[in-house]
Amino acid sequence: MDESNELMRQRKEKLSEIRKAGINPYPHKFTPTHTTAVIRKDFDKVDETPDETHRVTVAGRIMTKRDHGKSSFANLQDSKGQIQIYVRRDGVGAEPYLIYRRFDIGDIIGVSGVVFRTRTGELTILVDEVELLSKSIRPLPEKWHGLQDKQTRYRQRYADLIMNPDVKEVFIKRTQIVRAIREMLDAQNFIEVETPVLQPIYGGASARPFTTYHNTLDQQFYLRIANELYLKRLIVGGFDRVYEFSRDFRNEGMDRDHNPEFTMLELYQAYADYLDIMELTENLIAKTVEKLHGTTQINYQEKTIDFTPPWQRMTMIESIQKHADIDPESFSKHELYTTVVDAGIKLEGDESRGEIIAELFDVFVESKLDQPTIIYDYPIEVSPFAKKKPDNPDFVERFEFFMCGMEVGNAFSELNDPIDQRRRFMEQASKLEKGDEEAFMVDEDYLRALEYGMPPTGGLGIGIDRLTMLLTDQYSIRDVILFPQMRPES
RNA sequence: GAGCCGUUAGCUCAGCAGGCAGAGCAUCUGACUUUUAAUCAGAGGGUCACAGGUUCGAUUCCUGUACGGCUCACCA
Repeated sequence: MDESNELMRQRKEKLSEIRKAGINPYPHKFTPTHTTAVIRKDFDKVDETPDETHRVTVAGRIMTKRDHGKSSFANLQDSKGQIQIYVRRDGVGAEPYLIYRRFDIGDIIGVSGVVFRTRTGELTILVDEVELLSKSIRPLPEKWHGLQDKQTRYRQRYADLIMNPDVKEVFIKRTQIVRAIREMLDAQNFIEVETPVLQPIYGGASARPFTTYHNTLDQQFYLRIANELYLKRLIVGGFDRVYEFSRDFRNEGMDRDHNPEFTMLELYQAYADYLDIMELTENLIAKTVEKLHGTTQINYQEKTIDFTPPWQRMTMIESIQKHADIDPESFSKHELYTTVVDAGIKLEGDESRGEIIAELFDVFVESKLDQPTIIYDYPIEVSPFAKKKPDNPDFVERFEFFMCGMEVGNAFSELNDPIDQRRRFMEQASKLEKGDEEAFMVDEDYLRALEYGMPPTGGLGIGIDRLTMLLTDQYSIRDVILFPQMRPES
């Protein structure tokens, strides 16, 4: 970390020269009057004649420097973009000019001057005052190729953000997506809440948890894999519409669409069922896309995706019939099993019929769902918190939606029958005992809440990272998470 | 967890059928008051990821390790 090379030695020398000249290289405060973006907007019409009424003060990082004897051009980058500055010895004075010439690419400076246009038409600040705001002692990547190395980009996201404006844009869009969803939910009288990250019993999803330990309580805790059960406790408590952007943690592999910590929006709406939630989902996402892009059709990795509601809807069985060209309903359990195994998937052998059907879906269908598609009616065995279909107890009122081959969300008519829920918990508990690391424990307190009575409720979870990938055309989840999980540097 | 690929200057990358380590940008010195990948003249900068092995000699070949990328498996 403390590697020293010639470039850094030179910069540290300049730093002490600057100090010796009586200049504080790290002053406390500076007050810009403009950002580069505002300058571009407000001074769009200026010509080549400097005019005192076009005076601005801006702060930013020196990104390029073109010194020419007694004058110098540089590009200053602030949070909104870049602007060229033109510093002349005659403009700032001989002493300050000499100091300015010692500044490096990467230094953060503040300048005052008037906006004009050079004879090549470039909007430029003719500077008469320069102040060093922060001396940079580590060289930035070069200007032309920038920072490419993915490892460095993810580990040193700060350098990535300095060098690659597109990256910053992605994260601004991520914020806009979250804000758009929040505004829409708020407008529909949903209440945003916060629930525990540290949970004594994990649940609400099938995943291996991270464990941690509370010293004072002398007890093991889990980082939440979902916040589902807490939000439904709040529905019991009389909040009819709640949501939370929940950072969840799952102790599993990492790849293009999995990071150990990720963000999920979960929402619950009392007196709604999964059909209502389907409609809510389509609208929520279509409107978010429209707010971000001005249209509901966007490109993702060369494919055009149309979010305009209503989306295609298929039951899980129908989707398998269509994409796998087999009819699970007419297959015996053994035939289903053989089909999956023949596709090269390892099974334990003790899977239930429903689990095998879900496996068929994963293997044959999921990757083919490019356009937004709602797959509904899931086998009960893979859906321990969803309500059974009134006419078929083997299936539940659950849907997931997919786009570009990725699962983006999951929803159901919430199971509110405490007796049935206890039975489902017991099944999970026995799986856990048999060594299924993704099964979970009985949550007695959650059952107690259901016993008080939970209204019929529809619930929804949306993977915010994946949604952001789609809406910002990013191939990897690492490109929509500022600090993706990495192994420690040696 | 498995397979394939990668790791060379601050950055982006060449190179090496095994024989003194290369370029561009960046940096330093000098010239230059409208340049914008500024230009011109000169200079410095390397544990070739790490550890072993083969060899007279390894950055290059072999083995292992670390980290990363892609694909697959698991998962959302």
